[in-house]
Amino acid sequence: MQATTALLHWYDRNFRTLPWRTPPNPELSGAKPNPYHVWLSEIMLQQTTVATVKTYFIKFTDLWPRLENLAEAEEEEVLKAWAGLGYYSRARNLHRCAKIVLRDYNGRFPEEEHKLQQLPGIGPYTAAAISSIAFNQHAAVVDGNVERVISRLRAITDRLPGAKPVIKSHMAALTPHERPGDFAQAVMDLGATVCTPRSPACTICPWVDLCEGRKQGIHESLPRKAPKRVKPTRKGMAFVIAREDGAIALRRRPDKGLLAGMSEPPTSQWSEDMKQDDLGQAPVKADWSLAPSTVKHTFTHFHLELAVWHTQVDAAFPLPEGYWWSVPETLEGEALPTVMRKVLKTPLA
DNA sequence: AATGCGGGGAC
DNA sequence: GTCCCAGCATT
Repeated sequence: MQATTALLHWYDRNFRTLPWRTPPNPELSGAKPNPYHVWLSEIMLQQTTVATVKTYFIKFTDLWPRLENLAEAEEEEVLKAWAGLGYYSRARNLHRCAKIVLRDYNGRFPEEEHKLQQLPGIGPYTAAAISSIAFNQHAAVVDGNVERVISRLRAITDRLPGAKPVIKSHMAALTPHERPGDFAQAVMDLGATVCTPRSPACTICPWVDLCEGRKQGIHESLPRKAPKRVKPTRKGMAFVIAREDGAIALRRRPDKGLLAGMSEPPTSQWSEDMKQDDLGQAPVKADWSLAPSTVKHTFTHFHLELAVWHTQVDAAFPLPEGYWWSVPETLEGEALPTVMRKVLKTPLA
């Protein structure tokens, strides 16, 4: 197929080296992909940019060089290493998945898409990605890049996510039996570097002459998506309890919902009509002072503003059940999400 | 089919 | 500020 061959040639000429990647065309180079690396990178790359993932991927493979090492780690240690990367259910599913592959598959990932998709944290995209990239199986990979590239190439004007099956069938028709993994990565690379959401570089695109969307002059408006809804702003209070030696009182968040299983300094409820000076919301009685600045943070579906209250207590101060002291030397390594690190960095006066 | 779920970079 | 990113799980 003309389009397929042209893109594989483009991929070979423009190959980007990444920590989890093997050189293109494995049959020629002889380099075999590492399924553990492919899986780990694909989980990290879900809704997360390549630049952000790089350092975390290196940290994880340094801490746990093989799937077996990760499977035998404590979940708490995995959450600590994942802290800051976001979408924390990924970290817990990653750990669960490693345990299942070790126990049920003798530490080796299955090669078939449908078996991969049974594993926690692996959905349609990731199953196809692992199957094609790690095992050279003919699987059609559809991520955000593929949706954009293919909807433009074929001038698909139906709205996402409804148009996804059509996009997948076009992608399947284009995917070769020879180098399916390289082709999948080629389309994604094209979307990341040439066929970008805004101002695509059509003049250097290997598919410019085939692009139906460009012929119709509608390529920059594709893919079409449902309109976003506005994010409300919730408010709350964060409570920093500091001991004389600099230790901070932390607790673990619930196992479900936002920032599940992660650590935090105690906070009040977060709501749109929350008063930020109601010290009845504090977890302990103490002499509270208000920090001069507010922490602002945006989650997927709402903005958050936290007033930061702080207090200094002596070494004998009793903490509520489930809380612990984290001294300055251990604080950095705690499973603290970014919003909570902002709270702890807030100047107190 | 909708919704909940982080964080950062580009514009 | 908005948009998007190598999406998944749940309802």
